[in-house]
Amino acid sequence: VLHGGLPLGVVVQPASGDAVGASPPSSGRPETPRARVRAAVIEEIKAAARAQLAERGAAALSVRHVARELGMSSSGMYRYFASRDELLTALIIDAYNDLGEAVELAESRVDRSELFDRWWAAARAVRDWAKAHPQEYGLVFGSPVPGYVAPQETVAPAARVPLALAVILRDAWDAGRPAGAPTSPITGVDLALSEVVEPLIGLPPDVVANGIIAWVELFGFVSFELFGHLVGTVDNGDTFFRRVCERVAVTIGIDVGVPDA
Amino acid sequence: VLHGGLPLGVVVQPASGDAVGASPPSSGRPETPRARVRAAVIEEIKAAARAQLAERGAAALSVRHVARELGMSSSGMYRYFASRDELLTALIIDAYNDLGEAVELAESRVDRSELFDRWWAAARAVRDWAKAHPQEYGLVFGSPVPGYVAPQETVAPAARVPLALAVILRDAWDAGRPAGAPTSPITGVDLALSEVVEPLIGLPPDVVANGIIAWVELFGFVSFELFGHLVGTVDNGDTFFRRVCERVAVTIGIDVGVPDA
DNA sequence: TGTACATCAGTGAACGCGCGTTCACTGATGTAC
DNA sequence: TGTACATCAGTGAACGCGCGTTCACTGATGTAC
Repeated sequence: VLHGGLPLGVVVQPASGDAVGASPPSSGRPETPRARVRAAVIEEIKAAARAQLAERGAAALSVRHVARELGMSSSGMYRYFASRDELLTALIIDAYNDLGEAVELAESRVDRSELFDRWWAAARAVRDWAKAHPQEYGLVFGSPVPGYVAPQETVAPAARVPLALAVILRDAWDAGRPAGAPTSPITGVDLALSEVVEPLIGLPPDVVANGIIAWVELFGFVSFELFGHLVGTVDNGDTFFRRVCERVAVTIGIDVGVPDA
Repeated sequence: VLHGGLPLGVVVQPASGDAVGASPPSSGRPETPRARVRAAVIEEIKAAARAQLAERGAAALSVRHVARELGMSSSGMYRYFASRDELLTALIIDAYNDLGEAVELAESRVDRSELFDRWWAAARAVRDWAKAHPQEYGLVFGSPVPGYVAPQETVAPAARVPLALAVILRDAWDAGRPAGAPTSPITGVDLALSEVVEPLIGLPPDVVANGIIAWVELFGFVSFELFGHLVGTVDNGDTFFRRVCERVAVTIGIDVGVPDA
């Protein structure tokens, strides 16, 4: 697609259920030895592709180059991925999952009742992961490639971080808003939450909207910092990020500990 | 650079003062007829390049393709731009300037004393411009190309929007914070404002920090929306954007009119 | 355990393509006197 | 106003390259009986 001349907005491929690179129909780990080897090779390919992504960016990712790196013929790659696009999609899904896992893990290690610490752990995990995997972050949160439309399989992995944040938001709501940190209401917005973000069901729309703002602000900061737009503006990104998170916490009705005003 | 194999972080070209595509040393409009024609051709080239950007994305922008579109030989292009990279840089600078101009114009049309309306006009101009020029926006605010380092000539155009926002922030400060909308202080952050953002000099660091947050949130929202991450979450982007802006206004000490809480 | 067959992984050559950039050149446009 | 020369715009052929993808193939690994 990067080379093709498709106009903006053209769908590339729906889901292609029995595609080449896909694992056997249902889940679980591979049963037969052959399937296990196959899965291992796929991992090897993706790892090499990720390395190239980091070095040269998504636009320069090439099937031939990956094959070379692995000492494989370029045609051999097609036993594992039906096209360059499919390989890219696999990387996108992995990126979402990897980020989601990092966030879930970091957040899960915090005492359930420490709402700010949970939010802070999640936010920091996003930022840390982004800094550790800048190209993968850019692949997912950077400018989209015209003509490429994320296939359906992307949706669930993409929802992991929002979902984790949603749970925090809900717990904060259930715990009751702390005094002295009022959430200002947002009204007149139609929220169309996909069924993926269940925890939010039942919350007042303005609370949900505040949650979305928090989500946008978190990723807005991380993107701006990672993409170099804060250079020459903020010296100590770490401290600034902490302050931003404290700020946002108040927005979603979480007490920071350090009182505001 | 997109095709080359440069590792991350390699500087491509400093400034190349007397480059091919550059106009005569000092400013002003072209004097000789030849220079005028030349400038017109450069504009034609950039326009065609922009069209391709919109259709196929930055990665697929090709000197040969642009030349073809213009009925010119590909080698002829090199009379105007020394390389593909130089053409891309010109597009980046144009994008910054175009966006900056749009914001300045929109903001300048509002009564100086209507602080919220000024902020709102500027914010809306950013969003509108981004939607009208998605690929150019992505070129500038999307994931950076590894190996490409923005040359010095980029800095001033890039500062136009922050500058416009800074003026609003300063005017808000000079007007005194309205009662009932306290700005919560941010401390412990080292701000290293480049000399470009003069209006902020003299403001308390926490006010400046709040301004930066506003800036990040504005672009964070626009990027998220444009890059498709709000799909399935927010239905009415217009209304939501308005609410976000009202929110942010309070953060930077601007009274919205509709009281909060 | 042993044979016969089917499945799969991987190869190497080839197709056709578009790319960035260089180079020696031809005319047209400007400049100096 | 007219000539001689320098500058510039633009051409066409060529260089060398890497790309995605296909195809007929060879062995190795698995499966059925």
